[in-house]
Amino acid sequence: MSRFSVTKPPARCASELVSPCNTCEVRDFAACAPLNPDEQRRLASIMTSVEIAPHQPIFDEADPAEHVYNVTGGAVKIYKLLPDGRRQITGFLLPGDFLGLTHKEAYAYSAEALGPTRLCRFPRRKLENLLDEIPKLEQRLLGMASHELAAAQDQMMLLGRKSAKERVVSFLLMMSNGAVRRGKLADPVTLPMNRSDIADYLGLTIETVSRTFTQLRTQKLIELLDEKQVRLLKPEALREIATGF
Amino acid sequence: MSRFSVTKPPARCASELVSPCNTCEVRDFAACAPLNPDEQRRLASIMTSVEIAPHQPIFDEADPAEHVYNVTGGAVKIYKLLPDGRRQITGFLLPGDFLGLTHKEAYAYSAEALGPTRLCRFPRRKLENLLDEIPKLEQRLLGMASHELAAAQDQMMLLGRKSAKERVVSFLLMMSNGAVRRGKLADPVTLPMNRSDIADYLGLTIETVSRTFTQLRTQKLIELLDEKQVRLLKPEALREIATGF
DNA sequence: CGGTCCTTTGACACAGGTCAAGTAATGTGG
DNA sequence: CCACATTACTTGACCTGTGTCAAAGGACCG
Repeated sequence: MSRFSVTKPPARCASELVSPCNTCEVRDFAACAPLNPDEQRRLASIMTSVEIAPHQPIFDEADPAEHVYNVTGGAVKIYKLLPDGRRQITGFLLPGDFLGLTHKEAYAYSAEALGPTRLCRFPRRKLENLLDEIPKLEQRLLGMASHELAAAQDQMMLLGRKSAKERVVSFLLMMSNGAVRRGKLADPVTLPMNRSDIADYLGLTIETVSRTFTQLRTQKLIELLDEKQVRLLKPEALREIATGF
Repeated sequence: MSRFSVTKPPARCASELVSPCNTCEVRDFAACAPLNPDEQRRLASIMTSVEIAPHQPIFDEADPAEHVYNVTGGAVKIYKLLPDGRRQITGFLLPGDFLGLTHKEAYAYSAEALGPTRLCRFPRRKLENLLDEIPKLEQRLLGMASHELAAAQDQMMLLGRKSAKERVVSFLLMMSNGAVRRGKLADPVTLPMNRSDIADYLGLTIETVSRTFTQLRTQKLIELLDEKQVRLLKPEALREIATGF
């Protein structure tokens, strides 16, 4: 049985590859070469829109990497597991982000929908063929990959050298910046994931994440509208904490 | 004054871009399309060979990103700093590896030679022009970037979820695997970096790294031939420790 | 309205950090 | 060739930030 419902032809499958959204930083690079109508058509002809229910897996680490996806709605978490169950979430993906890009035969990580999620799905082989024909696509993917690489290095700094408080604050600012890049408000940050996901993303435990939220609230640095909505009361102070001043 | 000595035309500047070495995993992908003689010539015409003395900086985070480099000899560390001096080394680069790839105006990290090092240097603008003309180059870079991204995710798992012992063992195996990929012996692992660099790579302190080496030696899992040469006595047991069994 | 899941809070433990001292290897000037 | 820095590494004693374990709300739901 299939994990998710498929609609084809795509209703409004606005893949990042077809038309980069100009509010996102990544796209500033990609903007160098938007696709012409014919290229758009060819790309659209191989893609499928996919709807995924909350908490459903999209693929698992070590599954054969047959598709590449582009998030077009909702949110996705990607993570790796150790044999004993320890988990590290390596990224939260929002509309515009890609997943499943690899040059191995298998995926390097597992992916799961956080809430109701919409994806554009590309058969990998067909996409690779198209890459040969439309070099601009490759440019765009390289731009995205190099952007992700920079983000990964920031995350290594966070995981290797920052305190719990610095991690949580960095995370909140990261989510806030992400919202802004997607044309939303910076201030009441919406967290589509639960504490356990935040903990596994920051290399902490749920208890430490919870205690740190409480501590930040007590210090009047943030306000918890509810569990998933955070108001950033002193952005400047928060920025200093996050960067380790 | 220049930080490093330059020789041009390149004596034997065997850039990975020109001819991928077939012993390296990354190249398995890149092997899809080797450059033809004309393409090789054009690429060679923009590259310069550079020699760097031990512990000399190659570039600093936030410097304008004017060049892209390919390590051809020696070893390089790349790292990020927090304002208070905390450091996270995000990678050790060996022959075949790239550094300086970015789509921002500035480098995202600092780079420094570990020992005597040789690099191929490409002016970024010229390389970007060449990318438009030779799509195969872009393919190769994308392959490398996606390989690095997978490695970055492994490192996040290590930094976020592994114990000190697991980190050190993972590191030793990583260095051993790297040696094998470059056609060297798996067993006496050579560590071109000092304890402080290892600590900053693993998100630990020098003391913890040192104690962990001692502990592994006491348990007869490794033997320290000298400070920089480690013999892996029980590869199987070490592999289990690294993967968290 | 009882059950389940998520979050918060408290008490305590411990892995790894900090501080300090000792040792070994290497270089340097006399 | 030897005093003597200097630097890198190791080891010990102690401390602390974060993890562990346990319990108590709350929110949601059948």
